Amino acid sequence: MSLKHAVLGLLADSPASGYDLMKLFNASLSNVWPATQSQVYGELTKLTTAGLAEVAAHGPRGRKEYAITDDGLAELRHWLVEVEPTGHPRHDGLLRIFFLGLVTPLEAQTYLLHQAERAARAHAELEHLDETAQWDEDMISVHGRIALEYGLRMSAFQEEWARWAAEEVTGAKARRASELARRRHEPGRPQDESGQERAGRTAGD
Amino acid sequence: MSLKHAVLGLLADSPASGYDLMKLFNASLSNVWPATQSQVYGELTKLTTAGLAEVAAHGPRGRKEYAITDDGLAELRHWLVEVEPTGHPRHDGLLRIFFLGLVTPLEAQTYLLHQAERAARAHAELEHLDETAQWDEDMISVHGRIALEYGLRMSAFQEEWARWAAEEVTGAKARRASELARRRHEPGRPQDESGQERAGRTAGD
DNA sequence: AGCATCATGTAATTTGTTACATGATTCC
DNA sequence: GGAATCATGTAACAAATTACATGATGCT
Repeated sequence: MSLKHAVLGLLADSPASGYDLMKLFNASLSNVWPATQSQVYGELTKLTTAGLAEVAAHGPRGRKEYAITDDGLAELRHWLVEVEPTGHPRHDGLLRIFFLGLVTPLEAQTYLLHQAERAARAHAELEHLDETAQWDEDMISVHGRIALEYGLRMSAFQEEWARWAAEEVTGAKARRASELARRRHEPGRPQDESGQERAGRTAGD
Repeated sequence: MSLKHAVLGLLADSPASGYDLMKLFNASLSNVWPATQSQVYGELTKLTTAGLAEVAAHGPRGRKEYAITDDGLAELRHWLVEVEPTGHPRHDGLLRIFFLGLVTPLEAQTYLLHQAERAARAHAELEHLDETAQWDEDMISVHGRIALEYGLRMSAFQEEWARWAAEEVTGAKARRASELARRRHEPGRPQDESGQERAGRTAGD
């Protein structure tokens, strides 16, 4: 449903051809709303039929430059602040977590640490993007920077969580707790030994 | 592609009918991988044809109880740790951010604070779930708890970010900075010292 | 007898992915 | 003249959503 709004949003910034839009999608929206060429061209036709966009000019090689109409702008503004964003989209990374009991704790840990590194790499890339991009004053730059901050915080949070989860699945946390208890000559909590994962939370913090 | 693995994962935990699976989807996976009834029944047929699941027993009212096969388990384990999770899925909430310049700063701020409250509510609900759910020792409980921790951290982060963004779009941060500068009888720098909102959208409005 | 629940399916539509197909213009 | 780039489309397929359709069984 929102490819429509992505296209309208880009057209609101400035008129563009399908070809231009593809470049914009790849340059600024690829992390947030990827789109393929065939989708974009199809959507432009639909928007035109619906009266939300129009062909404002014809150029060389059959170029059609589209512009947003008043109706299109109204629809976009409506969607922007009045339509509730969809909640949590499908998340196959998190789906895997539910089933991690099917592999060995070591494999699970390896997987999670790998994901932590992935998040760290993503974070570094975003930082690089933040430093190198020209943040000028047009709408998409100003607000794109806010979206980028989301990405930065998100990847940092994901890395932290994945490292925490890696400890959880191996029971490392629980083991550290009982290790500590042993050194102090205090009895470790008996449940912890068998059901480490369960106790992890209680013991650690 | 991962509905398949969601179904296999649930079957790996215990044999179930399509009807049972729907309950499991709604109870434990709804936040992570929602599925509709027609999807589940269709998928079960496909999995059976592919030899990844089988009808292990027939019950009353035409009930077919499915079980995962060895091939299914192998496929699931493979997917679990060897297939890279898809990166960032489409995110219409974030897409909106790019276009927030099309509404007034006040509307943008209202929207963002509304989203912050939504995240806070989601967080509270997850906390409630955490407290009330029985976290027993079966795989899905143990690892479901880890997934829930993701949700808790995620919603906290989203709330913080939305509040931060709400300040950004109104230029409140920049205003506070120049206010501060004025009180100190120092000339207010037109740009904020963090450099985050770069000109344009700063104190002006 | 009647109602809630258990139980399975199909059909129509929308959205997204991948691949194919073609042609015009500019620049060197 | 040839290559890069500009430019637009279609077709086949996969996945997800919504709505419809039907019937069996257990319980009170």
